Amino acid sequence: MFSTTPVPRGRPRAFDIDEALDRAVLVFWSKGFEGASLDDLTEAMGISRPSLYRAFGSKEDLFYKALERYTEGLTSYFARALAEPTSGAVATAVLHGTVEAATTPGLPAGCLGVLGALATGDESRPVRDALIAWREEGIAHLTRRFQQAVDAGDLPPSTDPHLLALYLRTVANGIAVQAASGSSRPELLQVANLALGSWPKL
Amino acid sequence: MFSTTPVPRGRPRAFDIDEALDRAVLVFWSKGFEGASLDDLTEAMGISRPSLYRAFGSKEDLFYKALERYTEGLTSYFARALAEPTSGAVATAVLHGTVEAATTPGLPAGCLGVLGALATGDESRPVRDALIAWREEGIAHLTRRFQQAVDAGDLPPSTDPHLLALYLRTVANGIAVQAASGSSRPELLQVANLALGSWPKL
DNA sequence: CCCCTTCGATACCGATCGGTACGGATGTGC
DNA sequence: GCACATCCGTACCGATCGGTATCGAAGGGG
Repeated sequence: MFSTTPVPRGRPRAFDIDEALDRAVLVFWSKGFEGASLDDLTEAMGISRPSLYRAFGSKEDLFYKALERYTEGLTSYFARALAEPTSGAVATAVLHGTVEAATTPGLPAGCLGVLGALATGDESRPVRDALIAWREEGIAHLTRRFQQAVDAGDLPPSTDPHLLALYLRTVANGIAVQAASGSSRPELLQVANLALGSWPKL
Repeated sequence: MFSTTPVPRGRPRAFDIDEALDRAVLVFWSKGFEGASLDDLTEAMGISRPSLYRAFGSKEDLFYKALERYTEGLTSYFARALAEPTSGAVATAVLHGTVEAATTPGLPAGCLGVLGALATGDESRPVRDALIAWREEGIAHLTRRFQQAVDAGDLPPSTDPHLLALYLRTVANGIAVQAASGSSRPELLQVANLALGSWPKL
């Protein structure tokens, strides 16, 4: 295993690439992939257009990298939620985390994974599909976690783990949309708790 | 009260304006406001660009008229749901209607009111805000209906009608997103029924 | 010190965006 | 049948889209 970034050659980059990526996340988050123009992006990132292309490849590549960074950063609550001891605690942590992430002051309302590219023109279809896959992956993680809960006797044997996972993801999607529509954190917390009321009890 | 369309003068329109509007609904529904180009629209509507502008004003005006037609047509289940005798029947009719409308074969998956313009650039902000208002109006209707149910003793006196309305709208939003992601009608019906499981019982 | 590589900035590319000027066609009212 | 109003289609508008050629600047390796 050799180093992946062997030796820096030539003139060093004058901006922090991760910080620029963070700024890009905010732009895509609030305007969506199609709504975010290169002028929007370069202005927010504080770099010129060619710098963006050298560092990130294309607008589409930049979006994928932004989504990756968003996943590892602002939605890391999701990975932590999966580690909760019981299925009920997992569900609660997921929905509460969703509400908090979707209504954090100073950040765009909602969720990049939902708002980024829901309905698009033909050109942006790959981005749309990538977000579908992103959400699908969350469902897959939850499904495995709830199957494990069934196996461990933490959920009734008759439980359909996939249905529970899809249910959670659906409510989370709805919370993201409502947050983007201006619903407040306390309101959405109540909604989340109401949704958790139908969680199967042993 | 005089006629609002007094007498047709000049060369008559060569296309059916409502049929053209129906086609426009489909384009906006599947591609969103920003993703739908004028070429997409004119091709689907079977009319030329100036004909579109003379008949509908602008792309933005066309969207508003398409949304209106969508509301009166494909989401008319909503108005019928409000007329159900009990709050539980209202909730069931709303969510089942949402699932069916969002997964009708031959029509785009999801809901125009959610997919049309969720995150947009600055130019399309009025459209985004109009859809927020559209969803908000649904919440307001539901809130009034559930307040009425509380007054009639159909819901516990401690019930928060607005919370129930927001909850329903949130689940409906989520269903629309999941439908647009490819979830099937049977899957989403199960999700809807699960969501109805936490409905307050007398 | 010089070379080489990568950087940043300006200025530009063709394509597409939403929107419209114009002229010929087609209908009604007089 | 003539005038007028509205339609349709072509061809076009400036602006913006995503993306890039080019060139001087800035750093490390020999």
